[in-house]
Amino acid sequence: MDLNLLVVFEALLRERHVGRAAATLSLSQSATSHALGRLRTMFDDPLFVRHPRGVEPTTRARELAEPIADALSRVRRIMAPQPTFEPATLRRTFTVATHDYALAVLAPALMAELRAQAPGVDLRCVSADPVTVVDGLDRGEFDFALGGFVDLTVDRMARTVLFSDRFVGVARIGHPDIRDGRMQLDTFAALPHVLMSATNPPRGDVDQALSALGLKRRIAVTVPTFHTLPYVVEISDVVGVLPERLARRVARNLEIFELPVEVGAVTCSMLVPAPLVQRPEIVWFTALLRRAAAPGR
DNA sequence: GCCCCTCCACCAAGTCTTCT
DNA sequence: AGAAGACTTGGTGGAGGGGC
Repeated sequence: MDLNLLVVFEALLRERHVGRAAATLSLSQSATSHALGRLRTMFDDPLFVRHPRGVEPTTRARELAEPIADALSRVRRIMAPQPTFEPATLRRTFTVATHDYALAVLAPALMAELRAQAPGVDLRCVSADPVTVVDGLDRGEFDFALGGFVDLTVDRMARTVLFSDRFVGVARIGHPDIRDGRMQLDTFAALPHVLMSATNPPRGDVDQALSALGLKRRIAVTVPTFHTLPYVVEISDVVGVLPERLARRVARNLEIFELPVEVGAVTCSMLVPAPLVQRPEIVWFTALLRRAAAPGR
């Protein structure tokens, strides 16, 4: 099938005159007449019959008019150059599956960048359940997800590591067991702890590190988010463990101390469905998040 | 006389086939 | 595999014929 013939059909239908249709197509009258002949063969119908002032479409041509116009419109949309991406004029809402830690670290710098670069962009943050986050991304419920996703290896998702953070201990100001920003290992293990764990049963990297040293701590309180942890710590002698960037942001009424055990770093990644990763708005937002995640922001 | 169709000869570009 | 020639397709302008 020669799609150019549909363009000839469209011109003939519009002009009702082979010569004028030829002129609008920058073809000769002869070439347009040949094209009409091929159209007649293709559709097995005269399509346009002679008339004192040109040609008139047949019933079949009238029936074909709308579907052909629709087909050409679709092709033209496909071939049209993509509009350039302009954050300043972009008006849309990004839905982000995330948790309070990533937001606490990224939100201040991110919001400042958004207000400056893209005032028409809104953020809708929803809770990131590690179990269902990939399904949500697949279904288009979220534009992307922010979080650790340590155990997640899904080929159809593109992962960008935004930042990593070490863990520090937090305790109430004036806690008797902190000296020069440090705490003895046996004291740390003996004190009651508050643990942030979104999983059930709760688990923490600190427990694994203590276990490797033959020690065990008592979890006195478990909280579901990092942000609730300081409220428990500041009114008692229990101690807690937080990522350092979060601790310095939210634990203003707390004392921060070096952990007496080696605990691995926590990383925050951005998860996007792989087919969407080259989209201009995703490329732009990824760069925005990387700047927001830069140390010192 | 105007308009369209058909035929002719020719050209350019792309495709297919054959040969080395 | 690549070169070369044959073939196909779709374009051109010009001429001639038929319908209105």
